[in-house]
Amino acid sequence: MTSTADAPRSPGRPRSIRADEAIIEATLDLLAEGSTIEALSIEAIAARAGVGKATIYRRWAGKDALLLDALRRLKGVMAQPAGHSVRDDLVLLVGAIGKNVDPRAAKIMPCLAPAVNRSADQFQLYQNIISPRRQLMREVLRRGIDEGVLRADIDVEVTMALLTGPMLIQRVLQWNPDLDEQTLPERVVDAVLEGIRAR
Amino acid sequence: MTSTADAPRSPGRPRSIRADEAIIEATLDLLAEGSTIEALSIEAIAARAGVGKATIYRRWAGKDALLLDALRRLKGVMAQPAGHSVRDDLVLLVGAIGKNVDPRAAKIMPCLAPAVNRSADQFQLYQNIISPRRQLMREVLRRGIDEGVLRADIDVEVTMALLTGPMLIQRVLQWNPDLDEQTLPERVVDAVLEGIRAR
DNA sequence: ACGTTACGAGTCTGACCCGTATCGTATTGC
DNA sequence: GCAATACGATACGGGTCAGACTCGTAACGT
Repeated sequence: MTSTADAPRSPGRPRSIRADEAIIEATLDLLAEGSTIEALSIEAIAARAGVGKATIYRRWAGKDALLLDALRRLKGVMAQPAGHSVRDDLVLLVGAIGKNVDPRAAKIMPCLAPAVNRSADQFQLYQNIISPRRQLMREVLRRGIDEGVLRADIDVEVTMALLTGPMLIQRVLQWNPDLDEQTLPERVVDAVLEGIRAR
Repeated sequence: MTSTADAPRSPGRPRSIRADEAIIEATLDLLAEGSTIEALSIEAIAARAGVGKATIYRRWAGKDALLLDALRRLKGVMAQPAGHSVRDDLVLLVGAIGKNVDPRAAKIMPCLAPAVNRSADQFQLYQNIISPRRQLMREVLRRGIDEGVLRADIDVEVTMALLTGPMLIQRVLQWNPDLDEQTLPERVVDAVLEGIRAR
């Protein structure tokens, strides 16, 4: 359990940290440029990273392991709601869906859709990325209920899907080309807040 | 413009309709079984269809053309709202999202997500499939407005995204594993109808 | 009967890729 | 200096696939 202390200090030349970084970056770059997950080849990654193939195989067992690591780095930083207005916080969170500090994330996400349904590992990875974001939105909704801004009887989980879904299908699937992505977060939040039934 | 009348009646053995059908079916089957679009090979399709490779190349220029044709057949029949209750019609339409007469459609759809963003053709194909469904939902919403069940000032396009998004991310991305897909349509429609703001 | 075209099956060339191994070189601890 | 391990580069055998081609056969019009 004391994994840090022992430091077996292996002899010989140590692994190059630059190579580590270059390999991960090359992987993400190629994905962002439009390569699909399985069209991605170790050889292409090695060439792009300026690295020998052996250097990759020395670190990862195969493409899957490398991808898992590479996507893990992509998580980035989550948006932080200000905590003043529930509406504004929701607009912020909805606007942050599919966005990331790393601009490559938006391009890569659609590629993950098929993988999520095929590999349990990748499904888990996907859930690991989004579940803290869901939690963040959940807390804002709970706060809204506590403050009396939102009704107490709403289904929080369904509400999150309501807020997230439209943004996600627009960003990932370009579901409706006529829908303006820029103003969508605001319009979605307000529509969910008010409902559509006549009263 | 009279494309049906001329009938040049080419000599020789006519193209086998059974082969046409078998090739399309094999393509859809392989996709539904989990093959991704680019992992799909002409050779595999030919083998599965019990057809020579040449028979495929005689009909389509390549994999892309074949795929376009195959996915076109997948459209299937749209759900038909009963027209009595706006709420029930919406529940029906939302429940039909990602469903199809062809059960393979649900498995195939996630694979299209990456393709939609890469090929203009596939994007167009995707839009051709979903835009009539959007139109159907739009008409139900307009009817609701006319009947006074829905407010007249709602944004119809955003409302459609609100209804469609949650169902689509759940079916395609398994966005939230804790969300029950069975009851989701009802819960989504009711949440959108009522809104979540306290009043 | 005969020319024409399609058929399933198979072959062939040229890509591309995986994963391993082997170069000569570089960087570490001892 | 020396063993150990890393590095980039490259070569290798084994595999899959695209497309074009070749068979012998089958189905059509005349």
